[in-house]
Amino acid sequence: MSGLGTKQRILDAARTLFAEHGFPATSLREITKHAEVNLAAVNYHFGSKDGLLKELVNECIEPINTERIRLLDAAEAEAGGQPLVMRDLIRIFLEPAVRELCDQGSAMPCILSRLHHEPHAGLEEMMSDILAPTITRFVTASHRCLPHRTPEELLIRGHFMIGAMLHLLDFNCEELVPGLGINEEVISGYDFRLEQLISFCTAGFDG
Amino acid sequence: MSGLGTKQRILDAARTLFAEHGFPATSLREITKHAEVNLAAVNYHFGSKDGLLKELVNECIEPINTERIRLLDAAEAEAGGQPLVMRDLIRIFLEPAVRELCDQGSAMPCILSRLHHEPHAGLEEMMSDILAPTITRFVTASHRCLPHRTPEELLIRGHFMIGAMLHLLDFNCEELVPGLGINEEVISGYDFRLEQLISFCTAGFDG
DNA sequence: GGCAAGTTTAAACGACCGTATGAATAAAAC
DNA sequence: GTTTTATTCATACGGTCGTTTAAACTTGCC
Repeated sequence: MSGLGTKQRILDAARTLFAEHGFPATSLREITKHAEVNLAAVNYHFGSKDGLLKELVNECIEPINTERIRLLDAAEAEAGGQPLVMRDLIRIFLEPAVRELCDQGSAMPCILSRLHHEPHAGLEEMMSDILAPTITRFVTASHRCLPHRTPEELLIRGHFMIGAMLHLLDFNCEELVPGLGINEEVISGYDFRLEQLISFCTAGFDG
Repeated sequence: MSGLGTKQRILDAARTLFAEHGFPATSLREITKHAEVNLAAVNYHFGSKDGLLKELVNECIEPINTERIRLLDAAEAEAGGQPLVMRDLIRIFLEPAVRELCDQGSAMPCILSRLHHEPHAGLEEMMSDILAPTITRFVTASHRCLPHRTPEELLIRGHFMIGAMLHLLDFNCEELVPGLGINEEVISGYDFRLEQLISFCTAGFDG
């Protein structure tokens, strides 16, 4: 935990510790100790503890949603006015998130899935600002795929998908129930998880 | 918030405030003030703040899982050795939770969906103790419904279902994205949500 | 009444929190 | 080399936290 700048060391330590103990239960003293920087450095670089969280989250989800929009634009351009295949649309939504989040370790998924359920002044607004365009695009596109579904059905199913995704990302294999003959290596695999999730959601939207 | 005993008033206040601000961000002073009882009453009746949470959670999820097991026993007895219909199995798992949690207001769903992602010493163990038999029974029964699926596929899909359910329970309609023509009354309906969730998961398990 | 067990009360404890300050240090500009 | 700017540092502030204590009060039993 050295060699990098102070700011980055704080972000790294915060990511780890927020994931481990949650945001409110993690003190700046723990973070700065873990990052081997001075306590006051957090307020110097991020203004406040909330500012630190905000930057951490933004740094993570902003590129994911940019990538989603980019893929959606490309797919729709290629389709040339035809509706997309639902499975492709779901993959566009899920893959950037699962890949990005899993690649950089398991810390951010823990944090994000908690933040989706936890109130934080200003942060919900920020996430909503980032996510809203994607959700609108997704619901609109899915409505073209599945015209027999009402917007309410599509939106609520979109939320089921988000819930399943978040649960997947934060899913810890240590909780495994014994006696079922589960192969841990299989169920931990990145590809296995993503493909299962895509299949589950694709079928779920249709059913 | 009076007329009931001190212990119950504390539980009620804690449920409300934990849901609103989260467990770590809620102080015992807020709780006891809201419940109009003395600060020390919490430690007298529950031993500690953690003890209060533990009792609150146990009081909520224990009857849900008892009911799930009861329904599963009844359904399997009625089937007389034949595999259950997947949709029925999913309903057995989801309906007690959705009904119980929605009936007693929206407070507990918020708390529970957070706890599923938040670490708490001893509490995870407690929840695991209560949930493990249900999960084992569910995976076993679903394997008989869908023998072509591997245990890993069934378990990970069971977790998708849990994720979707938790997200549904804690889903706040204020977050609705405008411009999609969503009817808020429809999407807020208890029956609509439950039936959509069951359909989504039933199809998801098959797909 | 008088004792006993259960419950509620006000007050205090030590610990830790997020934040602010001003001096010390390093880096950059001139 | 000196001045200016950016960063790091030790330290302190006011506040809130969960928990404890011991006295006061309530209730039911003899």
